[in-house]
Amino acid sequence: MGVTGLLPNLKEIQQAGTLERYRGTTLAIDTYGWLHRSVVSCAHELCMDIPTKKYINSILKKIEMLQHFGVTPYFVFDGASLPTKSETNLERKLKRQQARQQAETYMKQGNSKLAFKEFMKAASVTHAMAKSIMVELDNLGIKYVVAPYEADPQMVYLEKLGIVDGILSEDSDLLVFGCRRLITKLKDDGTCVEINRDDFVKVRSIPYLGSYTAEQIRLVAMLSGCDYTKGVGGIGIKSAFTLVRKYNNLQKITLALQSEGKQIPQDFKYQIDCANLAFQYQKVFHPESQKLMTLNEYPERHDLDMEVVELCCGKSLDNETYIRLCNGEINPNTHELLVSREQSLASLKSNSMTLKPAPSDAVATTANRSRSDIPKRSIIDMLSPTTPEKRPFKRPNVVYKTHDMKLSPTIKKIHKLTSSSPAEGISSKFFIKSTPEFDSSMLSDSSEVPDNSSPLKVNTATEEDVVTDEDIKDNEYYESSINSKGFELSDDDGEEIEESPVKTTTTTEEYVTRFKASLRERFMCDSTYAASTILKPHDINVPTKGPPVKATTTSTTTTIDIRQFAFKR
DNA sequence: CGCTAGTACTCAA
DNA sequence: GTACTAGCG
Repeated sequence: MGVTGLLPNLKEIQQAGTLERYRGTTLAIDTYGWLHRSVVSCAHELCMDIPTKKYINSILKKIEMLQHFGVTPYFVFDGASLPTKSETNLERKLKRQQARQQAETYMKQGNSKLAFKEFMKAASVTHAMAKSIMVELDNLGIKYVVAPYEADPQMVYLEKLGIVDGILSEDSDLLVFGCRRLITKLKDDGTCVEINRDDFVKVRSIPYLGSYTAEQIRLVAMLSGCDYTKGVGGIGIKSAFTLVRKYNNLQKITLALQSEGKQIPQDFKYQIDCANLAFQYQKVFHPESQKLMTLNEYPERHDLDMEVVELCCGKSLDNETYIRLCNGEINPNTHELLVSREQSLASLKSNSMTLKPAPSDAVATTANRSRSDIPKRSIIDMLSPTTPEKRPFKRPNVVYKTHDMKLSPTIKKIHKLTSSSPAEGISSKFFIKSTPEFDSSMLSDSSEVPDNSSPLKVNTATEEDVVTDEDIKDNEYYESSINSKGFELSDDDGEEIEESPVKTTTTTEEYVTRFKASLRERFMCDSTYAASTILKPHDINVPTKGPPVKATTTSTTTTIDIRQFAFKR
């Protein structure tokens, strides 16, 4: 999605060119972006679990192009979905399911044209597909990393470390994350467009763009709508920039908007706080030291509530898990062994034959299966959509409570809880004036390491309307607490959730409590969804005992998940 | 003038 | 998921 309207407004500084310009350099590849586009060519196959190599070939083609220009690609894959984004994911999944049903309806009616259109909407990029690409990358000796969570901060982190010299992606959010050199609109002929952060000063269509701090740009993105916030209705990128320049702090902006009669979402302040955390401190992986890190370091003296941070920026599981995850060995969400889609389907095919009288070619697969720790189940059992899986792997460091599948009444309760204070909204409780020990880095740019080192800051005082020190002093602050325990974390894939009462403490941490309640509400939405359906093909891979897939996609000696049949129905 | 929302397209034998 | 554009305030 990205920040809508940002790229068109940066037209003046978009440098058209070709990949030739990047000869000898290494570029981070937003792999899911490429995959998403290639999905179109095989949407039907993907939806119907039919083997295909079209999406793999389109990636290989792009790799050839990069290598033709002497560019070294560094592929970055998306990892686990952030808990706070489960709401969006839920909506998308529902829409895909609907499209898929619609597609099959059209198929039955013989309307293949409309059916394919729906298949296009229904197809999604799965981790198993990503694994297919990783297998190819292994063969080609091309480096890649699976982000612990989102690819965007991971790519910016690689750029920050100097591991890559730029980022190839269509996502304008990268600029909000702090990307310095964004290469977009790559065509098959190698032409592309570069957006350089250092050129922000030259943008005239957005006055004084160069003098906005990273924090202010985040606020602009959050006001106009980005991946983490829906934004305020009627406020696009232009108005957002103007508002931030004029008022600088959210409280004033909110008041101004409200006086104009603009409707501001009830939980907007939570969205903003969460987005602010996710933009700055999302979990990333250091590929050289093989360690889990954060995009930017936490401020030296901070009182961030780490529970909240874990929800917004991703969890800190044990490093071993992340080593496996970020090297593509396990499914980022379920942590089950990751098998490439095509290998899964090849095995699935031979497995299905075991149901028939003459399973001559299924011996290897059966043998393989017998020494795996997959529970023996009949295919009928596996088709049953109502049995939630018990996953055997352990997840240290996080305490899980038993889950309750019937959550809808509770959701309503939480809904009431979070919307019970309409009047105070954003204006009162959102930002609390800085307490003596509060580290203002949450919302001031003091934590913006990349920006402080930026030459942009030097020559910003030439214009009349720049943000003055006074404005910054007048900035808002976000208060957080370390000790308030409102709830506990649910597990990774959001398929389980615990019940725990939201404690409305009478302490000064009321804000945090509400914040958590809000997050929890979103979390629960997703869990309810997950509990009521198992149509998540990419999340239900059963671990195999076989070695990690290093061969080409043609090798067929691994067990697979027969439950994918369930998805077909 | 800017914003929104609807539509079209993403690949490729 | 993005690009483009007609039509709205």
